[in-house]
Amino acid sequence: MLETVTPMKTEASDALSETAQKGDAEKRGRKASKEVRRLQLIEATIDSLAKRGYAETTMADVADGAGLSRGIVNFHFESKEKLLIATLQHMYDEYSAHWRTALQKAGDDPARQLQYLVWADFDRSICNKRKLAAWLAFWGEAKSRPTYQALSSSRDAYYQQVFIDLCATLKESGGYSYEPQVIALALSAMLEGLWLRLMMGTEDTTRETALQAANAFLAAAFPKHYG
Amino acid sequence: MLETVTPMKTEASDALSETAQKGDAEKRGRKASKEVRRLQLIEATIDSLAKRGYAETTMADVADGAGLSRGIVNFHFESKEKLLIATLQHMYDEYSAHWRTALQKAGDDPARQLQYLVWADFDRSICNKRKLAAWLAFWGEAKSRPTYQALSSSRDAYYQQVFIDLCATLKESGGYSYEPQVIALALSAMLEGLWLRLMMGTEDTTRETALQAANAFLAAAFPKHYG
DNA sequence: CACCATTTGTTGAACATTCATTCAATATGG
DNA sequence: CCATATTGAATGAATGTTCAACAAATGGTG
Repeated sequence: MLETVTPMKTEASDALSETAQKGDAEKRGRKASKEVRRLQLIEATIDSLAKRGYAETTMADVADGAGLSRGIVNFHFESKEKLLIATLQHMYDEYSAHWRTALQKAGDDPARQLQYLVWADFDRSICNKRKLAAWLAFWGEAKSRPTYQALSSSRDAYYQQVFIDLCATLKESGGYSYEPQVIALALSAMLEGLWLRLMMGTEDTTRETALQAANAFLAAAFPKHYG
Repeated sequence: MLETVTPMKTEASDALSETAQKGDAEKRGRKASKEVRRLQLIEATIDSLAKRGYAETTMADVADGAGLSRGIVNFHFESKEKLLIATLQHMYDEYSAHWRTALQKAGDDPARQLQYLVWADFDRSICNKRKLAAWLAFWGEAKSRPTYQALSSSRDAYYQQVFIDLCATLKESGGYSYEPQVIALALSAMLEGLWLRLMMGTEDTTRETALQAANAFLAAAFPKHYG
């Protein structure tokens, strides 16, 4: 049921596998390329955000999580704020690339494209406890931090426009009566709301039930296409 | 279009109007009843959460916002954590009372009850920038703080059950084909997702457009009742 | 009513802790 | 040997909490 839309792996998990991890204490102090270290620290930041939340995430915790020393983060990122921005940017890029790939794989049929976009949202590589928790941590701080705002809603204006265009196309071919913008807003809001439930760890919501709910919406809104 | 379902006012805003505010510097040092002070400090906490976010909310900022001295919060709440829990509890109680009142005012017709619940979610007294921002601030920390978890999803298990029951009733009378739990999850997730959009301050989403989207969902899912 | 004692509320400075940042010393790889 | 990466202790700023002193209300008593 939950087919993987794209086999994308996070580059960082690859990077981690060739560098120091908790077990390899003897590798501490080894030099690694700048990009590898940065990814390693970004992954450790996501870990910390997921485990402790935004407010409790400290530089020391990130460094410990990466198995490196205290001063290292400032060397690679200058400041805590820049580390967090880089982390957010990393997650944004990953999400962005993921749905674009999914859209491409769907081919030319608009109904299929919309279905693939919905599936992409619940793909394991994107939609897992660790990353959802990190997203939520950023969302909580986004409104009061101008720097975060542009990046913090993973679904940006362009993504929204794609949804609107797809809804408009389906409306024509199916003879539905609603405004494309309105139904697109309802749909994308529901996807975010389902994410929110998954993040909060409410018992009654799992990736499977969330996907069911999303499909129920599609069937209700576009009965000719998903009936 | 946006009719006020309930004329409820926050007790705290009443309380504030009879106690010291920024202008009345001469009233500083005056004693006030315990309950009034607590509400005053809780309101100042919501202000701070909305303005600065969770991580940047400090005891000093709360005290300044209330026009009182630094040590006062510990006197009334013992610790910062207890102040935040009391604030969350206050918001939870307010939300809870609000939707229950709305449900009561709807009368016996299930379609009307569901419509009133949806309206209640976008009522100004609940759904305004200040309070939404405070909710989001708590959500961001909820997963990593067990104490927050029970209170942080304003829509609790009972609320969800009411939705499911209403969907089940509508299904029978309208001859729809989906599972009530699934469509109820889709609906409540969409409401939360719309809140999220409003919180984030995305330009294309206002209280009016959010309500339109919610109504579009109702019309799509229950055409016999809201067509 | 006036007076004083007691309780209760409030203040702001002092304290202890946590944490981001800096940097001189050291290690590593080329 | 040089450039670069890494370490970890030192530093200073921010902040939650404590508390002794003070002020205001309360209530009892003559």
